[in-house]
Amino acid sequence: MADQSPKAIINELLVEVFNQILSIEQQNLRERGVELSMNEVHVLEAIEKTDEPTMSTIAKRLRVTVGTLTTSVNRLVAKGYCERDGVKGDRRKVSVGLTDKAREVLKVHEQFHDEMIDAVIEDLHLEENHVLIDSLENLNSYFKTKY
Amino acid sequence: MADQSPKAIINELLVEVFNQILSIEQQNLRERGVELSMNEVHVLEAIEKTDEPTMSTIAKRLRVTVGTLTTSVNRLVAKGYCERDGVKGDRRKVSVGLTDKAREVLKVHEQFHDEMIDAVIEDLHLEENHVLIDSLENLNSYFKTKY
DNA sequence: AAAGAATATTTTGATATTCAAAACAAAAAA
DNA sequence: TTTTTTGTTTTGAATATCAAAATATTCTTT
Repeated sequence: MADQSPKAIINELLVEVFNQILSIEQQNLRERGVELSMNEVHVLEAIEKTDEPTMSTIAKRLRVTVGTLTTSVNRLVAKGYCERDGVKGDRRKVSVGLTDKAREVLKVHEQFHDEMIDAVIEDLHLEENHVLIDSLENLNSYFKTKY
Repeated sequence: MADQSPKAIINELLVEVFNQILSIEQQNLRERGVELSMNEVHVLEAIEKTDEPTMSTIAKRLRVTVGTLTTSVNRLVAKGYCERDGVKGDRRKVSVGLTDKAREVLKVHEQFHDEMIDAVIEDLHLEENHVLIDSLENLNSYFKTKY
């Protein structure tokens, strides 16, 4: 490959990493005995991280329609990873919670992320971390403002 | 949220960016009049970037089974984005090529990537790019060696 | 050369993922 | 008390995915 600008290098690396990461995360879960798809794990993560986890708020976080989320949650409930509960004060709303089984899966997945981040910041000097953080924040706020 | 380590911040930003980017790319394509899914675009990209684009080599790059790729290519052929061709010298193999229509879509998508990378680089001094590049390379080689 | 093994692809059958639009239920507004 | 809005589920349809079976072709072995 010919002489490349930093921009072209960054683009290529981003694309490559992106295209790999989902299937690698999936593979990692399999190896650790988790029988869920990455998609299902992402739903669990979203439930965990959403403040008042109703169908609407979770779907918004995941950027899917509520109907899509319904089918995911149906399956996760059937498999014993989620529970539905009415929200008192508004009987239209449905609150979704995690079971202990789900929390264990998330712990396993988090460990993978830990190792991944260690790999990312490997060889970087501590004072350079802020540069990486700034880069990621730029990327993040670019999306936030633009979409 | 409480006091966070650089590691925790990097993790959170990475996750957030990752979870956003696919749906944002999808949205961007829609806005620009492309009626393909991101998945279909990724297949086109893989075809473009694979040296000898037969079903096997493309599937390997995409990390899907060849059967899966068959259905994707069937649809892309039906929609006029791909063409199948025999490989001379080995009649088992099938070469997949892009049509002009596909190349236009890829150009549109590439433009989005360009803007995205510009946004990342924005505010960073040029000499600091190596930090982002090094980080991405670390991540990349972590996956390469580990999987 | 004929038989058997290996390789490349497609087909089949099943499950998961997704959306838009319709149906329902409850709350809020008029 | 109607009407409208909000929150969720259901329905119907397209995509995405895999494993295993079926085909076709090439390579290997005898």
